[in-house]
Amino acid sequence: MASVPERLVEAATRLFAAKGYDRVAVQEVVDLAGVTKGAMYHYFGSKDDLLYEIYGRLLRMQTERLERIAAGPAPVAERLRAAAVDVVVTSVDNFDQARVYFRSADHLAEDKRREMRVERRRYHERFRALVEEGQRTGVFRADVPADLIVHYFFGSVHHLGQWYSADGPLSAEQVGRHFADLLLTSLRPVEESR
Amino acid sequence: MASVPERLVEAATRLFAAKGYDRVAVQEVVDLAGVTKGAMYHYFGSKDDLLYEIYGRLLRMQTERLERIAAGPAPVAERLRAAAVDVVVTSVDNFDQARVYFRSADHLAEDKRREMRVERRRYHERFRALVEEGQRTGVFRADVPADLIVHYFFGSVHHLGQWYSADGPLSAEQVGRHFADLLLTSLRPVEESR
Amino acid sequence: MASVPERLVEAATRLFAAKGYDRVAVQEVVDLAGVTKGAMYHYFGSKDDLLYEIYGRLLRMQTERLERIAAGPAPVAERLRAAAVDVVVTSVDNFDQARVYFRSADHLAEDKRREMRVERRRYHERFRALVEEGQRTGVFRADVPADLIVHYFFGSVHHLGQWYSADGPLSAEQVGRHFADLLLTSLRPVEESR
Amino acid sequence: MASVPERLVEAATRLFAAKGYDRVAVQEVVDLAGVTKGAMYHYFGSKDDLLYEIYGRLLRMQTERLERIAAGPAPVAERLRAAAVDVVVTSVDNFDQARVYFRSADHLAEDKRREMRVERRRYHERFRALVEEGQRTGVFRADVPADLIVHYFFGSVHHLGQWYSADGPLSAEQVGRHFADLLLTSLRPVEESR
DNA sequence: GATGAATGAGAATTCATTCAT
DNA sequence: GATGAATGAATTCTCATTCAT
Repeated sequence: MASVPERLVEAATRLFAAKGYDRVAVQEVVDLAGVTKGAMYHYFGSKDDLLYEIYGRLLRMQTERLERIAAGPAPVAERLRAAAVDVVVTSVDNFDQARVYFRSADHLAEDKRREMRVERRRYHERFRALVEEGQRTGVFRADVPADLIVHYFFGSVHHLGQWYSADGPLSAEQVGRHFADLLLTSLRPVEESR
Repeated sequence: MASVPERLVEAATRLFAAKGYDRVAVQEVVDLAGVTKGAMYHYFGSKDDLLYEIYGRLLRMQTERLERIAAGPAPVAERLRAAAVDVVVTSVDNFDQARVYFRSADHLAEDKRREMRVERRRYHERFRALVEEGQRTGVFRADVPADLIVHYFFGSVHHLGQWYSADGPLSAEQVGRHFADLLLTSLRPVEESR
Repeated sequence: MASVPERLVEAATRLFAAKGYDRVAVQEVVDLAGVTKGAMYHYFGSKDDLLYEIYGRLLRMQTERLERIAAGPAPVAERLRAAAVDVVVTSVDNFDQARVYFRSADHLAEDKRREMRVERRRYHERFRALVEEGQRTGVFRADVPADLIVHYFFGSVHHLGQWYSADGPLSAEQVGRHFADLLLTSLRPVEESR
Repeated sequence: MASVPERLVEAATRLFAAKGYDRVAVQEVVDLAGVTKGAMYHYFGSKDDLLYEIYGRLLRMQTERLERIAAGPAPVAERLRAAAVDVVVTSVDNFDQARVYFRSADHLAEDKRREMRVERRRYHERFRALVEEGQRTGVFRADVPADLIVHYFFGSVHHLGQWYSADGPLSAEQVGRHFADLLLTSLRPVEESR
């Protein structure tokens, strides 16, 4: 069986995803993990820490992948497409983590929240840089602010948690491709579309 | 001064928007509204009812507007654009209500939740019908499922609550136009884009 | 029956005096008072507040009495004697309160502790002023610092909580007279004692 | 570096003196001592045992010294004076130990508490015997019960923990002399003071 | 209509102690 | 000798809701 902290994070992920951080009692988490409350507080300073852990894992993973993709040699449109597909696929592949991430953004206590915001901003900015690169080089339309485009797209990604189901008709890959396609299409330069 | 129930809804809206339903105590709501707990329970059966009220108001309003727009005489692309702009603008104009709506989706107790889901689905389906009409008539590309397109777009709208600020550089109208533009552009038929 | 907050303060006084603040559970207090925990937190913000209440009552009462005595017309030695007797008698008459006061000095949370220290210091200084008046006027010996004398005497008073019993051979009045006598005697000018 | 049990007693002394027995977690003690909890429970049966150890050391030391002083050849007044100075000086020289002793009197569990009370009583009685000897031989006034005098004086000594500071204007020796002086003066026979 | 005292179930967290290694 | 993971009971405090007035 997995280690105690691992089991705790898994249990917490499942429960937080399903009911939301505030609706989950520590007791439920430890029951599902099959340990006692004392054990949990041995490894995690607080309920908050569990959230932080879940939170951080996915964000770090996606940030790393984004950086690798963004730094690649392909044309910017291809890199943006790959990044868009990737964030959808990894969010769906780690669906519980992602749902916790998407909905419990502001349940962290002040200091950890600040820390997370910094990490999230880095992610946002890396993504925006891709958009801006395309705008600068004339590959993407420049009449829409890059920031707004990033928010626009990540809104769609975050919303996945509210409707996507693995039992539905679409695979993660398919959703990722559609999303990327919609994004890339909407960025096509205006004159080209005459 | 406004009526007691009105003041209560206003106070609840502000607080739920700022801290999330679960983080707001009934005591805080009545304090902000300047009434007592007894008064609140005189008008509302439960804390839940306050959420339901806030929730329902915005949804009903937006549904009505969507139906009026969708039933109009303009070409489908123009109706979709107008609907997209409208949902952004009304969400920003009623920002606290919208934020409550966006984030507290599943905090309602079972029966009211079901009822709300029905209303939301009607909204979703009305919007989807517009997309499908465009796809059927060849105005929009048909290689992306209409359902997915609606989720894609409403993800962006819901996300507004997490980044938009009236103090920022963009007005509600501007954001609405950009969002609508991105949506419409991404729906342009594939062959047209050669 | 007394009011709920009154009953709570009484119960808390008895228990804190007997076992010390840290050894008393809120549950014990409310059980003894015959109310529920909720009721207690309706009237008192915290367990701390109960302590603060007990604390403050005695201190305020003794401060008032000291000020009245000190401001009287009698010769300073008589006023000091009266003050000394009074603090012993009122401490014994309110023995549980006094014991809480004597032993739980530093169990208050920071801000209330500071406030209490200010009040206690005022008491101390008023008492010291009496000693200094006697020293200045040659009634008391001046070769011992007044501050030290006050600490010396109040040490004895505080210690009452550790040994005095109403069932013992001495009444409060008798102890008060003896204490005052020891104090006054020890303050007699040095030359007089040749 | 000192031995593990020694380090533990030192750490506990410092912490118990500063915050009171009940406010110190075993974890804090072992952290400060730089050992683990297991190590502590290897040497001490319980948290209580640490207190007992601290407690006992000072008490035994002061009892021994008192007995040596009391058994000396000097006149009783001089022996009492020496004893009074000594208890002040040794209390200040071992200030943390003394503060633990003064304030944590009744935090020991039942059996150890009883044992300690016996030792403390022996100390008290030895001191009282000195007073009584002086009263019998006419050196001290006899109109105040010897027991009360001992309580009176040890109240002052115990109170040291609440106000004395090595950074203040008075050395331990000076305080000891003043205290002894006040005590001896207050014991001067009544007729002598005419 | 409206009050606010009171309830009671449950929340997160702490902590001395044990025990397999 | 020593570790540190794990326990489990207890603790303070919160809060939506009820109800006599």
